Amino acid sequence: MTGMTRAIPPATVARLPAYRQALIDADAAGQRILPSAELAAAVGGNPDQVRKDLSFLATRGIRGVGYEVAPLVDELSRILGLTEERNVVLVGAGNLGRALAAYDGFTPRGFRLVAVLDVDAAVVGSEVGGIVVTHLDGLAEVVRRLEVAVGVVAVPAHAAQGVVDLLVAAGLDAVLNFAPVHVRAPEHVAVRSVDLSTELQMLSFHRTRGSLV
Amino acid sequence: MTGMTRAIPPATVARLPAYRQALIDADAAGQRILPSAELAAAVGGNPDQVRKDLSFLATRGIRGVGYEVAPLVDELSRILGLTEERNVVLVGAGNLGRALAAYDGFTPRGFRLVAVLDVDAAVVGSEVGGIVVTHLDGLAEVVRRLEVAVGVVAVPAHAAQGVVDLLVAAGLDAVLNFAPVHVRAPEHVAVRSVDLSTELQMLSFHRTRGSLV
DNA sequence: TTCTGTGAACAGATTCACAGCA
DNA sequence: TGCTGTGAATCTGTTCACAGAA
Repeated sequence: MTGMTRAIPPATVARLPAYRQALIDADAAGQRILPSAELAAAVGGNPDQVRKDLSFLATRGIRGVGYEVAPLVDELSRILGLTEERNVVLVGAGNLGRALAAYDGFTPRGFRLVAVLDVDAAVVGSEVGGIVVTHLDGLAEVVRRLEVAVGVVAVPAHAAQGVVDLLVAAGLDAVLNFAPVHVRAPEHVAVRSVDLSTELQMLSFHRTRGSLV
Repeated sequence: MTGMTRAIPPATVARLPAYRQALIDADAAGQRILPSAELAAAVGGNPDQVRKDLSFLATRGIRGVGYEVAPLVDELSRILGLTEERNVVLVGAGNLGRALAAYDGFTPRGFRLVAVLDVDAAVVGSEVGGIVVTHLDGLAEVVRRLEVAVGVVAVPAHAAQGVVDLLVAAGLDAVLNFAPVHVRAPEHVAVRSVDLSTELQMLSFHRTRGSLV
């Protein structure tokens, strides 16, 4: 029963993972039905927005009651491509890369780190997060053999574009970039960047507001 | 010469760190003047948007030529509160916390990690990134003594809200949260969240687009 | 009665188009 | 002539308001 869904706006997509997690938490707490107000409270939004967002999905709520948790989680999982594990390859085994590999923030929700690559002979061969670091030269082969879906870039800024180019050449169409530079990629490749420094600077801006010397 | 600046829209603020970095890079490459088209290329935006964004600042470009790099970097630094070092405290010395401490993504641009705290007796006393981990109990004192400006939360999801409450109680008004949950804070406190899992799920969504089974 | 679903109103962000200065 | 600066137009996202099902 896959109802017709309108195209989902980006702003809504960005909130779907949070809804899904909140619903999973509610389910674990024994809640089988959740009204939009409670879902909103869990993710820090407002009920109007939750209902508008969910109106883009096929699953309908029950008027006067709320949303059935289980089917909604199912649909969100399907939409977000989490019905089966997705393999992730990490390039860069420096401080940040090793951290990401050790951090189990990938694992819990459908993503599995299957390879870590680097160019530095000093780290190739070492183990990190239970995975032996291999040389970047083997990227294309690794991506093909392990059916990798997402590439994570944790190399210095000056090396990031080159790595993205390699990932794209290897056939990947989803890249998560932690290097603090803008990286270019073809139209069909989805790139998201996470930059700690930018986040800190936005927080820092908050303090100066209204008191620009 | 602090010209009057209109209130800067959030969407613009989010791009200012990237402009600043691109300008610093250009300066290092010997560029003293940069037209909006080049700045746009560097950050992956378009020239119209760059000009609109910069129109909220006091620094004006030179028609027919471009923007003078040095004064623009200065103004951006001032607006983003980067004219002096800002001290950062990190709570959580698990995998992610240790990673963030070791990673020198803080340091390069005006932020200095000055303390790492945790509640786990197993890690308190150990050293990470050149800093000895102390017990969370000492938070308020550390924040006061070291004049901390920003708190970074790298604890498990279930502990995140409690830590944020402690940071707020200690007087901080800027929090960067890496735990994959929404955290509440009073109006005057700026909170930004970075969630790896959400980023991966948004990338994963990209693949399913158009082919919702 | 309660809470969903959604058009309508509103607000914010981006893009366009062009006037104006170096 | 080239590029900035900025209103106007457009597009996107959020909030409002209320009709309608359980």
